[in-house]
Amino acid sequence: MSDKPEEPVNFIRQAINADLASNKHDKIITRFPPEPNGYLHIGHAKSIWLNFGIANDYDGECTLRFDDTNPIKEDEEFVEAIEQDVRWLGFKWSRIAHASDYFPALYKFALELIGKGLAYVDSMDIETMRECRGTLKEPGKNSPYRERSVGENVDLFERMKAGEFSDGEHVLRAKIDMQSSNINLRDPVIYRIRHHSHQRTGDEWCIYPMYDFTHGLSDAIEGVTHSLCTLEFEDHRPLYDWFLENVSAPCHPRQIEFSRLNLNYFVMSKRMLTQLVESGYVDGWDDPRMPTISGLRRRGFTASSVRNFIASVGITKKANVIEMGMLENAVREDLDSKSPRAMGVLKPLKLVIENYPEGESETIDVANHPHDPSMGIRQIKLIREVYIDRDDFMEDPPKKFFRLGPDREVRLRYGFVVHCHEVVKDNAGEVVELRCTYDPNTRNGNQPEGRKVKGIIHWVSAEHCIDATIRLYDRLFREANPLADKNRDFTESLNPDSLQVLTHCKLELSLGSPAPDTRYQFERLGYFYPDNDSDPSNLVYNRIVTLRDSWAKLDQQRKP
RNA sequence: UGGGGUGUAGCCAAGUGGCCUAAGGCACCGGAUUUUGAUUCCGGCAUUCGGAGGUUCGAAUCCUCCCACCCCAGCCA
Repeated sequence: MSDKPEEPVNFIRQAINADLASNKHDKIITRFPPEPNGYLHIGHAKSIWLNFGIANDYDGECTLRFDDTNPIKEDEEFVEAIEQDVRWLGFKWSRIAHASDYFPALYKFALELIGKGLAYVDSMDIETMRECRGTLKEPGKNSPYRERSVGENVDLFERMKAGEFSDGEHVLRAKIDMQSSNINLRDPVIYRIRHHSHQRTGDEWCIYPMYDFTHGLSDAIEGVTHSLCTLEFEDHRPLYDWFLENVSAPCHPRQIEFSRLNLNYFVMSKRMLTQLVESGYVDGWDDPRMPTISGLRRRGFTASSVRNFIASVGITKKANVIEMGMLENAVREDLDSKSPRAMGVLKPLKLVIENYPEGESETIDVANHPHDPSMGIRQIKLIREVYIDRDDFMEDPPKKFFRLGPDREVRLRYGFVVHCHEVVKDNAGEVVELRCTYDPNTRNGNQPEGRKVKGIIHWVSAEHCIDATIRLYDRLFREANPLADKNRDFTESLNPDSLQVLTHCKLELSLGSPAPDTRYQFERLGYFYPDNDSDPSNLVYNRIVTLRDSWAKLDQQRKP
């Protein structure tokens, strides 16, 4: 995985380098620990890139570990999707593990804590416990059950495991400090009763360990050297360390936190993405408008563009919101060199070349890439009737519009210059056809005696083309920060025009049977990729991203 | 004075006391080349590092105070 020759030395790599230099470790082990309760999004890609990338560069190992400690929220569907996404991003795990693999070991650690008088069974109800926790500014109060004897705690805990109690009747808590200014240290719950079968362990357990207890100990069991997580776990670190210090853990991994990835015009919380999917605002987790890995993949993003994007954004502890333009730049940069070019007309407008003989045609050799001859050439046909894009014609063009209009001329890309002398309209006043003449002296790029034709437009032969459906995507949300207004649900700032479906688009023949795993540049329009729904009888292309478009920019500035 | 963090251009981000009158990328603004208004190429874009003091021959980097923003009160992860 070396898209970038030199990896940026972020602060985490600096810490690892120091740990290596001091001989604290001779092998680096990391892990990527998703909870299988949703699909992975581009924020996860940052963590994946970090953890797997480090393991890779340091000749270490990275485990894919499912943090499956809450059977109520988790599902096997997500496990498979996560594995697929990590693989697609181009990373290989050293092994797959599940926190649930460690349930027996974790249970023993809990018993060890109880034995040391460092954990107790609490029998308060949930509300009382909340009241006793105190607030951010006031200390908590000790539970009346806090001083139960070791024997009683062991007995109760074993009976919790044996299923003698119902959900919520008891919990196991670490005995730390109810006065701590760090709320995480106020006797956190480490086991709760949940009579719910687990996707992997079935009904073997009815008590499940909590995240804080499970995570660090799982890291230790796996010999993780550096446990990299996001900023919100920063004040869990004292607890992470406490468990490792108070139990006979095989090693003590170092937790280091970095900031999450945020993209403007998106939401990145699993809860909200789940809501978009479940409420039908989008077409599933892999909807091409979603910031999920599967959505980006379906839309046509390449794995390397996603990796390059993450690399370009960097790893720090600073809260950040990255502009969409960064991601778009990453795909364009990646696709420019690898995408074959082709012509496609999105909104067809018929153009008849009156002085071109009916029944005749010419075949033009066209390079598949302007700068890469190794991509070869193809042949396209030019005849009397062609389709051009409606956007390339204006009846009353503004200054600087280089394209076609009444009594104007333009070059048909790879072909000759045509002059529009008549605009045909239907009864409703809609332009339905353009009557033109062509100049034979302008073939092969010829520009006779100082005649400069600035406009060049794409086209497709009316007889040598295929119909296709094209889906254009725009930002999912109208506002850069859909969560800015706390009084409004984020779904209210959804962009109603985020998906535009165009049918009966006309594509040149070469696009009728797209090469596998190939993104095409439709000249002047953008990069396109066949959608999952596409088949030879019903072609569907997704627009991944437009090309940079300085005309569109000018046009925008002109309008408001 | 609950605790934990973060503050370098519109957005990311290097920088770890002297080569910093602060890299690089995105965005933006020029201009050149171009049968994609694409690509490519050249040039511009922080005398200043949240603010104020201080230490020092010398500070974005050290100290003090202040300010702003983010996270934490699940038997979620």
